[in-house]
Order: sequence, then structure tokens, then C-alpha cells
Amino acid sequence: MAARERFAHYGYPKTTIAELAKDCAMSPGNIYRFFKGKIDIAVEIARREALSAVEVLESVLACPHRSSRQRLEEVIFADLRHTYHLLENQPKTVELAQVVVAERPQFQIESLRRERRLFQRILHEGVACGELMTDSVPATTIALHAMTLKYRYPQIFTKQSLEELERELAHVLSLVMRGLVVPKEGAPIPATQIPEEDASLTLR
Amino acid sequence: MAARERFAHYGYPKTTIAELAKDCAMSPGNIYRFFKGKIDIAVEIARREALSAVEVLESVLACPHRSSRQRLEEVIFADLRHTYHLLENQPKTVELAQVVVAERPQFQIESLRRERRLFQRILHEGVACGELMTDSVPATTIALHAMTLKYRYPQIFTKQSLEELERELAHVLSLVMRGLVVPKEGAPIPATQIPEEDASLTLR
DNA sequence: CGAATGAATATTTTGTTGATTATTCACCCC
DNA sequence: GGGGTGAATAATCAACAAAATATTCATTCG
Repeated sequence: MAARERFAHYGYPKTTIAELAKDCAMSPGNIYRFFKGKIDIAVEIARREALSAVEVLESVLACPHRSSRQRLEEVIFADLRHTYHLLENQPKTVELAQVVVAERPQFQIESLRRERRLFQRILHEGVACGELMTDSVPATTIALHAMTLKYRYPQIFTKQSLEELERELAHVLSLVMRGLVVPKEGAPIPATQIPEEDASLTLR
Repeated sequence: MAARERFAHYGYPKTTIAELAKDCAMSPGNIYRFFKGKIDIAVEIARREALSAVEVLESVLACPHRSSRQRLEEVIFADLRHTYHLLENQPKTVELAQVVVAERPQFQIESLRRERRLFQRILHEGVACGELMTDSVPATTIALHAMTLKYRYPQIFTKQSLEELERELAHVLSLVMRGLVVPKEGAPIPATQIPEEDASLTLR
């Protein structure tokens, strides 16, 4: 359904079923053979959006020559940048997401769960190869996810710039990594560096 | 102005200046000799509320026989419990706070700053007595504050119970303390225990 | 004259109505 | 008969009027 452009351009409430039907060369009534209601169209669009965003993040896992710490950090930074740019450049898409979450709370829960699973996978890997240490991977996953919540919903509380948020996130990660990373032969655990903005991770 | 009861009972929008004036045995016009507008009355109430809340938290600092870690943890837990109970039992007070923040964003910024200062004081102390270690107290303060943001605005994103939030917070603190606490003679850093709910810290 | 009033005015909220839009469904076409 | 239509109906939104309320200020009071 390429008519998601309409939502992105005119916004969810201002887009009518009649218009959508016309785009698809259908009658309004026929739309309801594919979707139970208008909101379900939005849900489907948001679902694809969310899946593709996670897929992009997963590409970080595929990169070789990266420590688990780096992977974790890059995923979290990429996430911050992605939602930040969305908020700035695609306000209508954000509005769509808000409508979906308001109407279908389950949607958000599942999105967050997907993201946590990504964290958990990286943590597992890191523990398995002796790079990270933790008593309990699931508990640490939840903690890590909760600690970085602010960077998943930036600009909701504070109106900070991306640069400020990145600097702050670097401090947060430095602190948490000191309790997570296995030190190398007495050397202190280095502070987190803000990674390069990777076009392939933030584009769209 | 004891007529704050009205806001707490009927809510900010449903309380009229005329009622407030009657409570004070005044004419409506005379209120404006004391407050610039209706919102300023709410600001004053919220300000006192916020100050007394911080004062209560500061009483934790006065307690002897407590490590810096314990103090930090107790302040954060007390904060979570305080706002959680407020949200449950005093919805009108929370509404008041939201109105104030919406109208006067500066108010929230200053409340957060006060709280951060409290964190910073504890951190300083801990570093001074060799109990905690960090490169930079200010940076760590900001990081700690950001990491615990979820527990300062509970139930806004998720609808978790207080018990869940406390368990989660304990994991978060365990993780961060491993990077913050100076280990004692090779012994591992213990996990965070959920402190007793101290009536003097959560009452009202 | 400063403190206070309360009627006058400005602003915000509430309620109502008409129009727009979502959804259903009896009916048509291939 | 399955896939589709579009008029009929229900739900929602937008615009406007009426009512309630915040704020001002000329006037009074002590």
C-alpha cells in the first residue's frame, strides 16, 4: 500500500478513507476487506517502519572487527539519532506513531521488546566471548534498556540538541561500561567515544 | 494561602478565582495584588511542594552510619516512591504540576537542577572519603540523573506497578554501582537491595 | 493615600449545530 | 458466489454562539 505517503505528507487525521481508496483505485468500502478500520492501516505502516528500523540496527551486529561494547554503543547511538531525526524531519510520521500507540498500547510494548531482544543478543555474545561480565543477562538487559530510555524519546522532556544528548549519552555509557566490561590486564576501562554518524544507519 | 486545598480537591481548572477570593475573605480583584495571575498561584503552591519534597530527601543525607552508595540509592528510591504515590493518591496535585510545567517550563528545569545538586553533593562526599570513584563528578551526576529518569516519571510510558519499578531500579543501580564504587579488598561489589519503605520519606 | 471592591471587559471554556468522515451493508457485476 | 460498489448510517470534527471565568480598573473606603 504505497498510499502511506499520504499519511506522511498530510498527516493521519487529515487523510480520508475516500482519498486512500482513490489512490488504490478502489471504492471506500473495499478498503475494509483488507483492514478492519482506519487505525489498522496506520498500525500496518508503523509496524513496517518499526521492523525496518530494527533491521537497520541489526546490521550493526553483522559488522566484523567490533567489540560487543562497540556494538552496544553503536546501536544505542544509532537509535538516538534515528528518532531524533525523525522528530525533526518527519513530524507527521511521529504523529502517526503517537496515534498508533495511543490506540494500541500493545504496539509500543512489542517495539520495545524487539529492541530489548537486540540488546540481549549483544550482551549474550559479549559474555560468551568473555568481553563482558554480568550476573544475569536478562536483568542487565532490562537495566540497560531502562537507563537509556531518555535517548529513545528525546525532546519529550527536555529540549536538548542532538549534540548535547550525544555527549550525555556518552557519559551514561562510560559509567555503565565500567561495571560491565572485563578490564584488560589492569588497564582502566576507557571512556565511551561518540561514534561517527553512519549514513547507512540513519538514512531515510 | 491555605486555599491550596481547593486545587488539590477540585483541580486547578475547576477552581475559580472567585472561590479562592471567598476563601480568603477578599474580593477577586484583591487577589491580583498578591499574584500576577491564576497560574502564579499554582506556581507558588508547586514551588513549596517541590521545596518540601527536596527537604525530605535531604534528611537522608543527615542520617549517620550510611555509606554514600546507600544514600544515593535511598534518595532515588524515595523519589520513585514519592512520585508514584502522588500519581496514585493525589492525581489533582499531579495535574497541577503538569499545568505549571506546561505554562512555565523553567519550573521543571529548576526542580531537576535541585535534585541533581543533591546527587552531586552525595557523589562529592563519596569521592572525598574514597568510597566512590569517578573521573568527573559533574559528568557522573548528569549521567546518573539521566539513567534514573524513568523512575522520576513512572507510569508515563509504561504502566508498571511500584514493585516492578523497584525491582528494575535495583538492577539499574546494581549495574551502575559496579562502575562507581571502590571495591573493598578484592571482594565483589554487592547487588543493590531494595530499601525499606521509610514512612518519614514517603508520607503525605 | 494605600488598600480593597466589584462592575466592566477580555479571555477561555462549554455546548450546540451542521458538515465531514468512517463504517456498514444491501445490492451489482463478472 | 466471490469481489466489488456506493448510498445509508453512525461517529467525529469544526465552527460558531452562549456561558463562565480571568483580569482590569475606575471608584470607594478607612
